[in-house]
Order: sequence, then structure tokens, then C-alpha cells
Amino acid sequence: MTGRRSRSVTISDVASLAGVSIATVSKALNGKDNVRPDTRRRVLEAAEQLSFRPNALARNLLTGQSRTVGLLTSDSVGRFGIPVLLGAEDAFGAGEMAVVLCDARGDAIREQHHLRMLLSRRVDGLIVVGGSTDPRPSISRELPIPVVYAYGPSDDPGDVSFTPDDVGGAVLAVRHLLATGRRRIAHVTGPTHYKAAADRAEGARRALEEAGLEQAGETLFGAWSQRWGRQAAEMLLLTQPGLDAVFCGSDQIAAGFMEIARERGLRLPSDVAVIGYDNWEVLSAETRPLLTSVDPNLERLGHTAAQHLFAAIDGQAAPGVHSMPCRLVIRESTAPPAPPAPPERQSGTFP
Amino acid sequence: MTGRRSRSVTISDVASLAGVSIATVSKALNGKDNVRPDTRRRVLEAAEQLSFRPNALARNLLTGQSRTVGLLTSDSVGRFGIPVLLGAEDAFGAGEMAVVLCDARGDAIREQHHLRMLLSRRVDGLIVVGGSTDPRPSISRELPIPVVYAYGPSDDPGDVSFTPDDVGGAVLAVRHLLATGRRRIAHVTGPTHYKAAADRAEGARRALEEAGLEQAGETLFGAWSQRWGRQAAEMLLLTQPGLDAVFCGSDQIAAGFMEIARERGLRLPSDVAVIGYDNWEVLSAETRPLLTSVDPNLERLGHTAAQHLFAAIDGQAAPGVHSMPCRLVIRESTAPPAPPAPPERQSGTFP
DNA sequence: AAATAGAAATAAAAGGTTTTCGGAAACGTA
DNA sequence: TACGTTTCCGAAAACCTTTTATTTCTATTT
Repeated sequence: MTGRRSRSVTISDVASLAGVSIATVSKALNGKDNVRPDTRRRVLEAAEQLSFRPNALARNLLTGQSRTVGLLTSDSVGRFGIPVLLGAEDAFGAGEMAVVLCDARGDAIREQHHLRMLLSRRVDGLIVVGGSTDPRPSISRELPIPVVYAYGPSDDPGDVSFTPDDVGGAVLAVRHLLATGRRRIAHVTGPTHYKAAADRAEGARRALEEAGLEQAGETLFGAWSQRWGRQAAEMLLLTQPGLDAVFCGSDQIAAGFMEIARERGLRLPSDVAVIGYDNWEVLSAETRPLLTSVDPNLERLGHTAAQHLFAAIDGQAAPGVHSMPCRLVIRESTAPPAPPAPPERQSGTFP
Repeated sequence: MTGRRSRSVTISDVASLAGVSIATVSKALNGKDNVRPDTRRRVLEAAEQLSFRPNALARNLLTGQSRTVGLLTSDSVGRFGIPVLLGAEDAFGAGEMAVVLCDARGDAIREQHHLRMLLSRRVDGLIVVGGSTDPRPSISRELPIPVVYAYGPSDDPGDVSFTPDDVGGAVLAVRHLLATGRRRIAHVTGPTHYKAAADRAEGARRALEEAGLEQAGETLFGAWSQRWGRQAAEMLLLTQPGLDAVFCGSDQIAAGFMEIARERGLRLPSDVAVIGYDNWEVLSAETRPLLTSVDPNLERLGHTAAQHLFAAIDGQAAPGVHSMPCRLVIRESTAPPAPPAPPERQSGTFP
């Protein structure tokens, strides 16, 4: 037996209890038109007493708007998807919008499936969250609703995309290193084929160029992992004797680098300054010393993406790829190399 | 101007194109009743040609089911919320269910607000995801729809809750340490007031008791952080000379412990074995040595919670708090202390 | 007192689908 | 032919709300 729900209370129940017509109830509840104050009070009391909730399905059917947006994450909702999602949810939260979440697990078929479902539910708009900053195929063609892309932009410049300005973020990082007196700066980052890796390397190059300096060694492309950070550290310490700073393409790489640097007896940040990327608190707030990192402001990105989706739903589109600025969060790992460096820890107190 | 959408194609458009009534179209499309094969073909062709998608709003209004479940996370969707969410989304994904996500940010007012919204949308059920394993106030009272609680159980035993069996997980961990020959085992974990911390400590106690052993020192309660792991390590190495294993209440604590242990020159796992908790891959797969850890199977937990919600929607409730078993993921950090321990790394190759 | 303007309340339509029930056609049997 | 059976299709109701057009009521003015 399919659990037959007890018919829920409708607007006509309220109407008959209050002794008025359903039209009057509707107007009284929605604060519309002209309805006498005491009538309104009577209606409100009746609605309260029956704990009446207007059936959103009926309203939506009538108005054609579902007051719902779909959030489509192509790659599994990960480190980057979450903050964007939170920002979007936050932007909508105040109103009456609902967010339905669909995770395609990187499967194009499943994405298509979810898309049909969302369309059939007549969602008012769509946010597509990429798993990386690499451009992804557009799905906006032939779609009757507005779409904004967050984190990973669409490959169609006619779409609306919001993506972090990784070049700018890297420039911020390297300029900061230069400002604190570092001169021999290396760069370790993720796999070559990631746009994020290429962009950050490009930003580092620009900042060094504008200071008239050479990068310490070629950019080391590898993985986003701590393990690669450790490997890269061993290579750098061997091949770059005068090294005084490293800009890492992720916090994980930075954490790995610092681990090895400490083991080798280098003092951080006196001997070598380190900057990470992503400002992933679980890492940047746990390393020794605490890690200076570029924060891509993902939550804000999600927030503005959602706001623009709102605007687009009302017909105000702003096509193009919008680069959102990053900010630098300065912690201990890039303090200037004070000449009389105090001992970093009292080593030797334990046997 | 409020972007007036071009009226979308309805079932009657299909009907007139196929030259039949709308009832026939409905039946043909839903594979219902008896409709002649070639009529069905004609209808399908017409629907395809117009790329007709049935308006779910209308269907839902009629059937009273919205084919939607709400996912209410009290505390911000965090480390633990995500896998549960993925599991749930996965369980529904195959069908036509949609998941609307609501994050109350730990604010009871906002939770109430979201709840009204979900009720007004006539969701078929609700999954409440807690931010910790501590019981939370029930919201099922007076609710016309089924609710299941995931991760953090409800404080009402009449509700349906799924929560990881932390006592059992801790037993697994300590038994494994005992099986690999460890005898002096310490336990470091999170804040006292967390049920998770208390449960894991209790599990450790039981496993030691059944082996007739004493725990090495009192359980050290602190924080879930890496930093606390480091502090605890310094204390333990000072006060527990014969220590040969540590069971940590989180992977972060374990990572911190291992960091200090390495610095002090201890060989891992030969001298001291380490076990973490949560099996958080970002950590457990990056430590040196790789970290053995208790995996609370959160994705599976979310999956079964969703399945049970399905069952509850169909009237098959299974009230009570269901403890879901954890599993132990064995990696390098608990290898038995082989008597002729090979040197762990070639130290000294670098200047 | 009658006329009228304005306010307040109601009746009815609309929105798109599913489902029930009745009708029609086709076919076989007496 | 008359009748029963099967097969297929269509008319119409139902779901619940908002909105438009219309009616009823109240108060003001002539």
C-alpha cells in the first residue's frame, strides 16, 4: 500500500473556517489588494489555527515559476564546490528560493539526465560548478533558462561565467615575497595540463618580470599533493643553493615543502619564505609556521554567481567570463628575514 | 520588465500534432493502459519532435507527491556532511528524486525557516544531517512527513537515526594494534564534551580490558587538531617511556603525533604504531608512513539513510538509532615491529 | 431620498497533467 | 442479424492557488 497521506489543509478549509471566500483568504494572506482589517485578522487566525501552509506546487504551476534553481556540479562536490555552494545558498537563503543539488560525478550521461529532470521541474535558473578552473563545454545552448558557470567557466564567451583570477592571485603572492625582501624565488605547482597551474605560473612570471628578476629555476610542474611538495623540496634544496622563497601552487604542496625544509634544518621563514594557494584552513592553519596563502574567495564567488543568476532570471544578463579577485592571507611563513633571527624552538629540552 | 518566458510546449501541443487526445498522449508516454502500438509510436514521435517535457509541477500538484526530499544540515555542510550527502544523492539519483539542500548554519531560526519552506513545497521526506555524532533535538514531532537523521541521531528514540558505531570502530583499532604485538597503547582524542570522543575512548577501554591490559596513561582529551596531536606527542614521549602504539581520535591528531615522533627520532611504525580515525584521505594518504585509520563509512551511511527514507515514505518505518559499523583501513603506520628493522630512509645523502 | 464613487468581497478562469469512466469500434459467436 | 467481448480512445474531473472581472456593500454627495 502506498502510504496515503491524510489530505493536507487547503485554502478553502481556511476560507470556510473564517467564513469568507478563498479569494479573500488569498488576498489577506499575501497582503494584497483591499481587505478590511478585521477580516484579515479573522483569516490570519483561521490560517494559524489550522496551521495552513499554501501549497507551493499549485502556486508554481499557476505562475510558471518554480522559485527553484538547480546546482549542477560536474565533478564530485569537492573542496571547491562546497564553498561555492554555500555562497550560492546564502545568496538565495534570504528569499524563498530553493536549491536542488545534482552531482553528475563527472559523467556526461548523468549530467544530461539531471538536466532533463531539472528542466522538467521548471527550475528558474541553473548554476554549473566546475571541478577545476578549466573551461568546460557550454550547456546553455537551446536552454530556455538562464545559466551561470561558477569556478570552471563555459567555453562559450556568450555565457556568464565567474572564475577566480589565478593570474592575479599569483601576482599578489610573488609581489608580497618581493616586498619582504626575497629575491631568489622558485615556483612549484600542479600538473601541466591544469589551467590553474598554467595561470599561477604565468602570474609568477609577470610579477618577477615587472621587478626585473629571474625565477629561481624552471617552474616545477607535478601534482597538487603534499607528496609532490616533498619531492620538489628535495630537488630545489639540491639545485638552488641561494633560494630564499618558494611560491607553491597549492597549500598541500606548500605543506610538503615545509616538512622537508624543516627536516633539512632550514629555518622558516628566516631562511626560506613559503606561500601556498587556496587558503585551505585545515592545512594553512596547522603548518609550522602558519602558512601565508592566496585565498580565491570562493564563497564570495558563489555568492555573486547566485546574485547574477537572479539578475539573469529577471532578464539582466551580463555575459562574459568574470575574473574574481583573490586575496592574500598573510601568516607566519612569509615574515621578513629579521637579521638577528631568534631561535625558532628550544630544541634540546627533550632527551 | 520581468523576462516573460515563451510558453513551453504542453501535452495538448503533442496531442494535436499526433492527432489524438491528451489522455492518450499521457498514457502512451507513461507506458500505461492499452494503447495501440502505432498510436504510441506516433505520439512518441510527436513528443520527440516538439521536445516535450511533462511539466513536473502539474504532475506533482495532481499526485500530491513532489518527488523531492529535503536535506537539512544543521551545522554548515562540512567534512562529514558531504559524504553523507553524496551517499544520499546517489541512492536517489537512479530514480527521479530531487534533493533540495538547506544549510541552517547552526541557527535554529534559520532551520525553522527552511523547514517551513520545505513543508510548503510538499517534500516527500527529510534527511537531517548533524554536524557531530551528538544527539540533536527532534524535529519530527507534528511533521506530516517521514524524517531520518544521519550522522547525528535524534534525541527521540522513536525517530529513525543512522549514526556511526564509534565504540565499535575504536575496538577494531585497538584490537588491530594488539594483534600486531603492541602492548603499551595510549589514546589521544578530541574535546571531552564530544560524544565521538567519549565513544572512541570507551571502545579503546573495552578492547584493552578484554585483553587484560592497562591503557598507557589516561586518555588525553584536547582538540581534533593537528596542533593538539603535536602537543600530546610531546607529553606522551616524556611521560610514557615504553610506549609502542597510539590510537588517535582523528587523522589530524595522528598526523600531528607522527610529526613530532619523527622529529624526536622515533622510527615509525617500528618503535611506535599509530592509528587515526575518519580515514580522511587528504591526510591519511599523505603522512609518512601512510596512516592506518578507522573509516566510518559515511557515504554508505548516507546511502542507507536515504534508502530507509524511501521505505519510510512508503510507510515502512524502522524506528531507533541504527549504529553503522566502521571498517579499518590498514596502511603502513601499523606494520608489526619487524625485529631487524631496516633503516626507514637513507638519511645523510643530502648535505 | 436618490445617485454615485469607492471599497470589499466573491465567482470563475487559468495553469498542465493524470485518471476514471463511458463510448465506440472491431471482432467473434450464436 | 443480434449480442457479448475485447481493445482502444476521448471527455471531463481533480489537484490548489492566484488573478481578473464582477457583484455587493458602505459611505458620501447632491
